[in-house]
Formats: sequence, structure tokens, C-alpha cells
Amino acid sequence: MAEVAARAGVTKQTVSNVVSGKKVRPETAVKVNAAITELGYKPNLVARSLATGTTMTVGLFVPTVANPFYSEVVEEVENVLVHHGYNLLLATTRHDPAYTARHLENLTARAVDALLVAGDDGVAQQLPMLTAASFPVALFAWELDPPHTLPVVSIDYENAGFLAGRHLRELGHERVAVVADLPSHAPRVAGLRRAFALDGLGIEDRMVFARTSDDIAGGYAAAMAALHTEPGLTAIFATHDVLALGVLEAATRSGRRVPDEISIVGFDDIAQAGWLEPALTTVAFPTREMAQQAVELLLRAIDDGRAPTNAMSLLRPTLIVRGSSAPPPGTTA
Amino acid sequence: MAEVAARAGVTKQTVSNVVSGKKVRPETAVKVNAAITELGYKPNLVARSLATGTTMTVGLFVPTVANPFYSEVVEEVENVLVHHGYNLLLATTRHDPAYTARHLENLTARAVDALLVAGDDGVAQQLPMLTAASFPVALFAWELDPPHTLPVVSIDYENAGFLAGRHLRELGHERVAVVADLPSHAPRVAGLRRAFALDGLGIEDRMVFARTSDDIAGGYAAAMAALHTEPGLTAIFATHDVLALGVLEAATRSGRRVPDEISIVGFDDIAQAGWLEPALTTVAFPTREMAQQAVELLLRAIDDGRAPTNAMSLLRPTLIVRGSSAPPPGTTA
DNA sequence: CTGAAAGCGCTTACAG
DNA sequence: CTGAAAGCGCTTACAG
Repeated sequence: MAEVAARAGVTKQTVSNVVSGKKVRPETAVKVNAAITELGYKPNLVARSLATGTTMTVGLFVPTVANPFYSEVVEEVENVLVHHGYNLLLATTRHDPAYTARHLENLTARAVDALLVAGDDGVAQQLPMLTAASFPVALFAWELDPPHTLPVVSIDYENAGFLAGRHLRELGHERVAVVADLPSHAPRVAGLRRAFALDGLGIEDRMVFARTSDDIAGGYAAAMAALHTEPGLTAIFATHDVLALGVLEAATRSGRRVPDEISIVGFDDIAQAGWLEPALTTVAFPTREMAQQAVELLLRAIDDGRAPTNAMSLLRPTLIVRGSSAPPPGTTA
Repeated sequence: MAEVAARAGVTKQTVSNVVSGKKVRPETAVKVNAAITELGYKPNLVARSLATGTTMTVGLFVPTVANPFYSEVVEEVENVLVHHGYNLLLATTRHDPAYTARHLENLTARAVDALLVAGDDGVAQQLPMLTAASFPVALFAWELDPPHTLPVVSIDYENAGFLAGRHLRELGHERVAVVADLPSHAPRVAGLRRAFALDGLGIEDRMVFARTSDDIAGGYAAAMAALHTEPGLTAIFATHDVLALGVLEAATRSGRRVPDEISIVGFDDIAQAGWLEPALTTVAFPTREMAQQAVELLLRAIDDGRAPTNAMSLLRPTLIVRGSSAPPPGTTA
């Protein structure tokens, strides 16, 4: 920068003004820009950061990018960020509190202007560190009870589960297996339960729960087991679509026709859901809108220079009925 | 830091030594650490970066994180990075040169210690900016002719395509459709061609090419068209597995049995490939190993303080034969 | 609208 | 092994 200033015959202060687009006399701006291109000068963002106390990067935590729901979150968040001139520092938590804590330590040291945390699992234990952060933090797609100290942009998970449950109940299903991977999915399962409790009958004898790993293989294994041990089963609710992929495969391999013999309902509406055979009935969320809300909330907090309002924005889920769900066998359609 | 020093009764230089784990008399270390926890002191990484010229973050460019091949790359790269104490700055290029250029401008300003660029598409035009970067850059999964000025960790795409082609040819297929999204996939298609050229017959009249968008819908549309316009078609090669998902669905919806009536071969071996119905025959790569090699190459270059050797590491692809490929109809098995 | 100074919070030689 | 100084490359008030 000093070199540029010397070559252009001005102070580096003036160069700074030109670079950051402040008012400068047009003719000197020309001179300065000429010097910049001649010398191939690039402003040092680190130095600028130290001086301004701003890094122009926002951190994003997601459990994993292997789940299309979260990779979509990543792309949407990046879109909004780039649009505002910010960079994305990505950290995956891998359902691993230790791994998460390590990442958090890194970010906490002002390496980031704000932090968006998607998915409670693995991070919930680190909340004190988050509320103590010196920059704005917001929670995203947060299913468990959020702390009242941080803003959250999420969906009504209980209601989403209810939509899935009501759909199955209205179709006439009486015995459904729930395939879940994470304890944090309790709210959506509670919603499902609520739907089945409406007619006043007992629930436990009409639902069977299977906990499994978070991938296709997990969905497959859990569904396979349920299919073999529960003879009267007519429907399976997978706690998210990736599990549903495995559930679908399990049904196929064990010779059950979907949806004639067994209905399957997923959760998230990943891009692939509509391209399965049969296409998957699932619950969808306005991911793009959520990402936009969350990022803009954070950006506003950065601009204001203070903590974001700890508002809670809960968006509405939508049931997408496709080919994988139908009345149970023996029902007169 | 000054506060901590005052409270512990030492200089901030000593505090710095304690924080960065240098030799300090144990008793003073204790005092300093006490002061640190009392004051809740966190070192400012930006200041450290300015002083050391190091940011402890590595940039990663991928075309999109919506394709499981790349999301796996992201996770593997992050693994290695975190293991070495580095952070991940993620940028997606979205097949968009303008978007890419913008991202690159940001990173070039020393905001990053090194850069790994996965996937040529959209970045190839920015190579001059990359070779001019003031930090180490490496290319990853680079299919087009790599420039000789940058190191690359990739796979032998031509040979990978050849493996797929040889498999189909050995099964006896004579008429295959190629469903491709990107021009940069030319090498894998060339490999496929080479396999079919081995018996000396003409190629063009035995292959039909369909260019389409990069998602499931693209694979579906292209396959649907080929299926309807090419009566003698017995096999479809999808240039990557996400397209193959659409191809599979197209075959199913148009009533062709896979693999009895039509064979499908994909590329990448995404996690889901083994869970499809039928399971997808595809070409697999040692993604984890590649990520490890690439990141370590970069980290070594950072340590050495000079450009990485412009070596080219080409890993070997493997054909994974599963249920989606078989001899064409009318063949006596 | 442009010039000279101080400072962001660390680390890196350099004396004691 | 510990103390006082200079410097990383910018930006932000403050005079001219």
C-alpha cells in the first residue's frame, strides 16, 4: 500500500480511500488505480480486519453435509452471504460434541463476525459458549427447546410431525413403525403421536420405535427389523428422508409393495423425494426462506453492533402427498 | 492481553508465550493461566494472523455441495484440516464463472493460507488468477488438461470411462446412450468411446449423446428422450451418479426393466448407489485418500513457505458391478 | 478533499 | 527465562 501511495504520489490514506470507495477527487483516483494495477496491489484483508474489527465472514455449523437437507441449507446460506459480500466458514459437527467444541473454540476468537448454528444435536451442550460469544449468534432448524437468550429461525417440528401423523391416521393406518436416528427428533415424533392420540385410543400399542444410525443403511436396517418382527405393520414413518431411502429399499427387498402393502412417509422433502419409485410422501419446509431470514437477522445484528433480538421465527411445514402412502391393505378405497 | 499481563504481574510477551505454548517457567505459567480464566481472555486470531502472516484456514472450491460426490469431498477435506488445526472456508462455484471469480477475489487477499480447487468447471477460466496467488494452490478431481504450473490430485478419468465402456462392451451392448451434463466430462466419455472402438467398428452410429442439466431431473429428461427416440438402445451411461438416479427413474416410468431390458452404468459411486433398486453399477474413486493427499500436499507447502511441487497424482478408479447392468435382451446368458 | 499520527492485538527479534 | 521496542498493513479520527 505504501508502494502504491509512493508511485501515485499520494498518502496511503488516500489509497485506502480509493480502495474502500470513499470520496476522492476523480483525477487522483485515476492515478491511484493506475498504480494499483501496475503493481498488482491487493489489499490485505487481515490487516483491514484488525483495524475494523470485522472479518466479513460468517460461520455456519451443520451436523453433516452428507444429508441433502443440510447441503441445501449450506447453499442457500452461501447465496445470501455472497450477495452481501460475506464469506462462509463451514464447520460440520458430525453429531460429535468434542469435535464441535473444538470448532467452536476456533471461531470464538473473533475469526468470524457472526455464527449460524443449524441443528441442535451435538451443539446443545455448548450453548453457554455460544451465549458468551462476542459476536451475534443465531440458531437454525433448532428442534429442541431453544434457550431464550438466542434468536432462532426454525420450523414448527411438532406440527410437522402432526401433519405426517394425521395423514397416516386419515388413511386408516393403525399400526406404524417410527424409524428415528437422533434423540433430538423427539418433537416431530411427539407430533406424530399427538395425531394418533386424537381418537382417544392408546398409542404405545400402535407404534413401534426403532432407533438407528443416521444414514440409508440405518433406515434400511431398522425398517427390515420392524417389518419382520411386527406382522400387523402397515406404515413406516422415517424421521428424515435419508432414512426413508433405506426404508423404501427395505420394503422392496422384503417383497412388500409400496404403498399397497406398506405406506412410507418421510421428513424434509429432499430433492430426490419426488424421483423415487414410488415418489415419497414427506413434509417440506421453506428452507430458502429460512436461510434468508436467519442470515439477514445476523447481518442486521452485525450492522447494529449489538446482539440480535432473541426473537423466535417459526415457519410453517407443508405435507407433500406423493405415491408412497395409501390406505392400508384390506381397506375399501 | 495487556489486562491479563497486568493481573498476572508479567509482560504481555510472557502471556503470548504461555498462550502459544512456548517454554515458560511453570510457576509463572500457572499465574498467567489463572489470570486468563479469571478474565475470560480469548486470544484475538486476527491480530495473530497479521503478525504471523498465517490464518490457519484453507479455502475449498467445489462446484456444488448438492452432489454427494462433492459433499463427501467437503467432509473428507474438513476431517484432514481439523486434524491439523485448520479451518475450512467453503466456496461453491455453481458452474458460474462470474460467481467463481467473485469468490476468488475475496480469497486472494491473503484471507486464506492455501486453496484447494475441486472440479475444473467454472474455474478453468480463472487459472491465471490462481497461478498468481500468493499462497499454495492445488487442483483436485481435475478432469481437463491441468496446467503444468499447479499440482493436481485427481483420478484417471479417461481410464475410468474406459472401465465403464469395457464392461458394457463385454456384456454385449452395441447401442448405448451417453447422458452428460458438463462439457468438462469429455475425458470420461472419451474413455468410454475408446472401449467401444477396440473392435474396430464405427462408434458414432453406436452411441447417442444427450446433454442435460446437472440434477436428477436432467438425467430423467435426457434418458426419457433417448429411450423414446432410439429404439435399439440397450444401455445408458450416465456421466455421474446423480444423473443416473434420474436415468433409473426414467427407465422405470417408461416401463423398461433394469437390467433385463436396459442396463445403466453411473459414475462416482455415491453412498446411495448400493441402495437403489436395482443397485447401480458405477465407477468408484478413493475420495478419502485423494482428499488426504491433496490437503497434506498443501499443508506441506505452507510449512515450507514456498509453492508446492507441481506434481500430478493420479489415483486409480475401480468398476463396481452391481445389479443395474446385464447382457442386452436376446443374449443367451 | 488531502496529509501526519495513533492504534487495532498480537508476535518476533533483541537486550538484559 | 523475562522485559522494552518495533512492526504486521490497514483504518479511523483530527488537523490543515
